[in-house]
Amino acid sequence: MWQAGEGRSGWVEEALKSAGLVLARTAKLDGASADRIERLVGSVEHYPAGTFLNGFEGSPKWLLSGWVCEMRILPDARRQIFGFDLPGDMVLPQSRAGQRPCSHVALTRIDCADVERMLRSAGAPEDHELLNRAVAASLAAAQERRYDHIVRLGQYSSSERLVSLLLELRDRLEPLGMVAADSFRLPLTQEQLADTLGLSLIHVHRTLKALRSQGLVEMRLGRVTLLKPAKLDQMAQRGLC
Amino acid sequence: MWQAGEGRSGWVEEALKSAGLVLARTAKLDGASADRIERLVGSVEHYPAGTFLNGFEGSPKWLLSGWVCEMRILPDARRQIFGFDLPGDMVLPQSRAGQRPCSHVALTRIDCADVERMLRSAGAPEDHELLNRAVAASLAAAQERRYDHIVRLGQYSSSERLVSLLLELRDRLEPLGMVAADSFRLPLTQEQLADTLGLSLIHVHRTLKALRSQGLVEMRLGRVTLLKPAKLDQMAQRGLC
DNA sequence: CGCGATTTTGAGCCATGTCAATCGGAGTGG
DNA sequence: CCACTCCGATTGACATGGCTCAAAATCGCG
Repeated sequence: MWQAGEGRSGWVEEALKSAGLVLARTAKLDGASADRIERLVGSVEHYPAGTFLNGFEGSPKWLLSGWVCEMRILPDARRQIFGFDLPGDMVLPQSRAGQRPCSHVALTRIDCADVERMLRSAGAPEDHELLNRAVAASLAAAQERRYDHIVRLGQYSSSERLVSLLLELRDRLEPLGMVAADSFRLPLTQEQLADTLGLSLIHVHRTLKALRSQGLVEMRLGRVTLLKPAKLDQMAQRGLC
Repeated sequence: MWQAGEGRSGWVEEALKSAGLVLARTAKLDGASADRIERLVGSVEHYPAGTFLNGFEGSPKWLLSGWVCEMRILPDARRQIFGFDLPGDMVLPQSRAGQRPCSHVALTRIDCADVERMLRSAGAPEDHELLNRAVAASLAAAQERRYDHIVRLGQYSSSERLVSLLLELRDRLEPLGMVAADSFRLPLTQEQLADTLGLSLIHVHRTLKALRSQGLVEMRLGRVTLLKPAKLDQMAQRGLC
């Protein structure tokens, strides 16, 4: 089901670095602390796109590269995506006993580190505390985003929904160095966007087309470019309280 | 701004008892543990309907009676209600520094106990642990409900939204002894329901009217009665994952 | 080159939103 | 006790955003 890689090739270093950057930002760690956490990563686990990350019960994974989504499938096959985990985020497959929580699914090939293993290999108690703080901060940030998502679904029009999601993703990918000139890879199909935004596939497409024809965004080959970020910002009603 | 009552009149005992019941259920405490927490309640704070509960920063309140909602107001006056806190729930006014979180507002007159004060007056370390566990469990349950709410807003039709909300509230009020024969007080205006469900006031009214005309619910004078709970259950797609 | 997945288009319908007005009850002041 | 006001519930007419169905075009890949 998965393989653990031992050596650290170039891309692992790369992934670690970007993951450390997010950690530094969300958990408000200084660079040295983030470095210390990076060093705790022992072996890296790899999973193919489509992997269900449940059943891990308990131990969070530190996502080093790739995208994961949280979603729920309804009995009648409707599907709701709650949000996305990006490199540097902690993924907590919280399948709480018998409840109806959400599944975590890898949207791309992913690389991650098991936090429990990192805790075990951590020597100094500061490392433990640092890691725990990082996990807590990452989950708190995800929680915060869930409020935004509720507002998106409850109050925003289709274009506001789409634009605000794109802006959220840009803002999260930026510190990872994965955004160049408001352009970034977006490994999501229009159907997945629809399931995220509570719209039909077809309407997502139409909305996208409208944005494109207004010269606001460009979107092709799994890559988006925000052409008029200021205008988009304003469209998305990014209201502080 | 608020008054602290000292003596425990009958209704305080009443409120304590129902709050203890919720605690026992959500935090999975046995009766004795819930009793111990009840005894920690020192003075009870009272706030009128409409009070904004922010600015309490940090210390949760244990809600003993009344309803509180979490909401966000957008710059253009749109409003989204994230959920409700009922007696027995912990209210955490998490106004995290400058972010755009949510405000907690009392929908009715409320009575609550300050958890920090309870911690201070707690003698035994078990009491501390018990209280912390209760707070964590209550917040976890609220979090769980937020997932449900995202599905409601993203996937459900207007009648599914309305019905699933009513069922959620019934299920939460039931252990408090506040539901008799699927009938309970609902201190919400149609406008507040609309802001919760991401619908317009008028459409909430229409949907309600339809449910009424089908003999599924009755709703007047701030009181709802679910006439055909089984049918409603089925309507609400209460799908386990 | 052919196949499945994804994107794109068009036509038509329905759910939901907007606007405008009325109605009823609760409180308030005279 | 009445007139007034405010708030919430109610109703109707109408507009439209977003959905469904159906089909074609395109892309990615073996």
